[in-house]
Amino acid sequence: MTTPNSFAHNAYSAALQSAYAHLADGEESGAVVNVAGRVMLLRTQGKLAFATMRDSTGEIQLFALAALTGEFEEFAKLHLGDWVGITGEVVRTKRGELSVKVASWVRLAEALHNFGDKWAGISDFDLRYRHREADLWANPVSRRSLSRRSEMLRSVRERCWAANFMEVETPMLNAIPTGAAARPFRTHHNALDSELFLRIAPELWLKRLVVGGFERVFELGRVFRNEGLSPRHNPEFTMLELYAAYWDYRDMMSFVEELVSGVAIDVLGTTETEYQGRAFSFAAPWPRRTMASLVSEALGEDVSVHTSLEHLTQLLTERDVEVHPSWGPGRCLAELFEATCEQDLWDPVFVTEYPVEVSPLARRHAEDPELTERFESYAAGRELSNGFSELIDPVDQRSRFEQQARLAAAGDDEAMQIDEDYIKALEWGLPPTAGLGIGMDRLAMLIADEPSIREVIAFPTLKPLRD
RNA sequence: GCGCCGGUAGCUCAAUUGGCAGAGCAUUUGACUCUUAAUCAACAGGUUCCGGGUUCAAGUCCCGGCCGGCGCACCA
Repeated sequence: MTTPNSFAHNAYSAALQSAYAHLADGEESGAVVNVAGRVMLLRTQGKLAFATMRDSTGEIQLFALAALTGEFEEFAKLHLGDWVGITGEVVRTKRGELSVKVASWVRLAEALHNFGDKWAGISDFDLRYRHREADLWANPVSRRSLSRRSEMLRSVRERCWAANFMEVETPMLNAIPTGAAARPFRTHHNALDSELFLRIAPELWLKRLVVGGFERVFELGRVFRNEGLSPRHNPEFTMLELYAAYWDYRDMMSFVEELVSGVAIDVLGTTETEYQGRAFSFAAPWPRRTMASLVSEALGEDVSVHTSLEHLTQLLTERDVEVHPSWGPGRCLAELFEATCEQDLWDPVFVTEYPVEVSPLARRHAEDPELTERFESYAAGRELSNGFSELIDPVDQRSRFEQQARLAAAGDDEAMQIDEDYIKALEWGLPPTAGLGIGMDRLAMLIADEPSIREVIAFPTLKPLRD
């Protein structure tokens, strides 16, 4: 089958629907347009045929008549899913449907597979994820969710640019995977004959750019973590990381709540929405609660990073959390938080004052050296963002890395490695700086009201098919 | 990685206690000059995910494998 290499397209369905909304039933506009799209439905009726055609903006009816339409017999045999280019007059049928009355037409592509039941669509997860192209045609919710993700990314960029942040790119292939606690993917560079890792975070590179004098930078990009899959985890996911010189973590919290609530307004038009059937509000400001106060509230007794290790261990054991011998009070407090509080945080909230033990890159708190100026925001029971006043002291940074190295030696395969280049960068002087990471996929889940991360990733990671 | 659940026509789904594998849509053919998931008629469409086993008889029961969903673990 031969099809043309191009089509002189000049009109979109949504624009026609609004431009000719005034057209009365049975009225003809006199305007001839070239539209193109996919045949979604076809209703033939003897010497008439009606098709519903969809393009990227919406749908419009095609109205073909044996007396007018060229190659009418062939038009009436189009397959659902075929791409067509149409030339014809914009009219409204007697029954009130805005239509393009087909004078001439051409098939632009043939669909050799169908797009599922025309009423039920495609629901099989395997088929939807492995062939998203079919899912997108069959299921309007899939189109809406991925569109919202795109609008979210646009809004995030525009708001970062508006706040004078500069978009930068840093290496994805790293000799040392660092900037977060996670297992990496390994690869190998042939010419250099060296082992490389896909990045688990761009954090250290971005701070080196701040050392270099770029006072506000952000990177919106993919990171890779060799961890399990779940409705909330994909091995590759998109993160916004952002650094601002002269800010501390409080300034960054203000920025985060403004950014996220602003994105909700840009995409949804409101901060008041629903997530999975339950009311959810993006509205700023978000409450700021210290980790110790939340855990104390949940336990009904005052605990903190200064509570004895023995007592914290006992509290964890009572909750069936296995305590690793390398854990100190800080790690225990963080584990208690996860066990007792995390899943109950619904509307966005900042959890602050993380123990230094679980925050190897964060600056010590001005009032308590066992704590850091760090926050994480939680929404719908899961972590949404992570940020802190950055540790700028190269001596302290080295000792933190050494602590991580001890954890690694004790069997923690997600502990960070010592990055000498990064320490040297700090020795050139990092000004007081606050940093932020936000998981874009999880934000997209909230904005699109989707229960699974796979629904907001066009092509989620799946197990390859084998015999 | 572990547990629970699922996989039947291209798609969406039925199939009673283990007893002839079905429907709608799509496809094919025919009818129809204002349809809206058009309607009507007819034809065709199957390795019941794969491989073993039990049985007179397996979509159904048992064992192993593949893929998916959810939960746990890991993590964001």
